[in-house]
Amino acid sequence: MPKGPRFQTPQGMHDVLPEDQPYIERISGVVKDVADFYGYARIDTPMLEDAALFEKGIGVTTDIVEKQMYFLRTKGGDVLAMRPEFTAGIARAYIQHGMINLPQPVKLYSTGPLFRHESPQAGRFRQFHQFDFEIFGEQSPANDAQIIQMFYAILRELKFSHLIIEVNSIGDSQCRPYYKKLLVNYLRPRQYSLCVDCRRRMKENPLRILDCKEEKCQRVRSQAPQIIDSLCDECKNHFKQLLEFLDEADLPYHLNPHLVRGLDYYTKTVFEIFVETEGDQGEGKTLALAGGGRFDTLVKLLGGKDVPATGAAAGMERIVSLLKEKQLFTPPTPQYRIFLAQLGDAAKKKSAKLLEEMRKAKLNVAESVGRDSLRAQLARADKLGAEFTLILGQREVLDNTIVIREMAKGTQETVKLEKVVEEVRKRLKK
RNA sequence: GUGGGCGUAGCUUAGCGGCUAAAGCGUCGCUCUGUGGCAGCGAAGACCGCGGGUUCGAAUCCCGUCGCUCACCCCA
Repeated sequence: MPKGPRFQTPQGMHDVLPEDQPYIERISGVVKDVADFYGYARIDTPMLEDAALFEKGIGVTTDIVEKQMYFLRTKGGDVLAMRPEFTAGIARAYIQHGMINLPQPVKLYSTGPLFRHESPQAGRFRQFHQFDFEIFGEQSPANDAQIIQMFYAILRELKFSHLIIEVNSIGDSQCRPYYKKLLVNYLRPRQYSLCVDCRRRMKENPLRILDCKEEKCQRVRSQAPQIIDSLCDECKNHFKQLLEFLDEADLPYHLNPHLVRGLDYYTKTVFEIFVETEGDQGEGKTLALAGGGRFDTLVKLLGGKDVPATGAAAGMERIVSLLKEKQLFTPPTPQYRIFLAQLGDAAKKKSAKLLEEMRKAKLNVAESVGRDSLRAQLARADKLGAEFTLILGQREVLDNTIVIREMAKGTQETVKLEKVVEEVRKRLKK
């Protein structure tokens, strides 16, 4: 044994232990069902991409790229980055594989690990998992609405209630520059009432000031011009139609004129889905479970054709921890209704073949073949909640029989070994 | 990146300057050599997160560090 501290997971990274797997499987199952229904095909892109892909796609001044990406240099000198989100990689794949030649829209989904180097906190990790849906090739707000509807549906399917959808439009290259000017003009005389970060954002990304959590910034922004009032006709129309779709679908949304999101590539629609949680003192808090929006310029920016797109993602860990906290899902304990116990070398050897027979007959049988004493094996059978234990001992091997013990009653019966599958089936039906 | 709380068996915790670091749960075994649940007995399992300091003596006090956690920031 080497000296020094024992190895453990790096900061912000965690093992998904066996007892947590059912939660992940449950979420993945719902995601797949919804994806299949709405015609989304699965895509898996590499966890490493050219770092420039994210710098260009997400934006160099965003927090994600500025301080949260993991970089690594290959022996050839290329700079790669661990993906901090899905969209840029999927857009890259769309371009690389000529998906523009497929019937549009191209609907894709993905799930997997993402990496952001930031300080861990409740429901936030450095390696975390998301599921992500994207639609390429159509500009219709119906697509934005479908994405929102799907995420809402997935969360509802997972039994979440008190969900709130917040939507906003942040315009496009037509109207946003104009709004930015308006906003900066409003903010400039008030900049000394803003926090340090926001003063920096004035130059780089003034829209971000709108969702700053600092109280003083919130005071300033409350009187600020709102982007919806500055949208060009096209964006205004798009937004209006989106809201009509949401109304028709009975989705509970409300407008949040301050929602802008942390990535540069968004155009027009942005949204987040929140859930209400009870804090320790019973005060209501909301937690973002999913977020996304339209990104009509990203594909072109990454070197493809001018392809509009929209999409969103949600975080698995956060959902898992809420499923537990709100007890919305109870992992099924693995059901072994039958247990095979053996005694003696001959029986132990024979049980391997018998187990394989049971497997082929699709009977779920537990065993403890490493153990010798029948007592220990019955104890295990009991612990596993088996209804029947098959006992194969020296005597039975000689007679070509097997004992079926009904655990609850403690009664047992000897049957012919070749009939065991049939006999077990008969008893399980009752 | 900033600040608060916490690190003792697999888990939950006790011990808070002085015997061999303790208990419950869990694990394994025995009582019961081919019959489970209950009970009794026993065993294994702890570099007391790591490093340094103070002290005759440190799990206990001090400093540093790593990790967890909560809040801020940001977001999923």
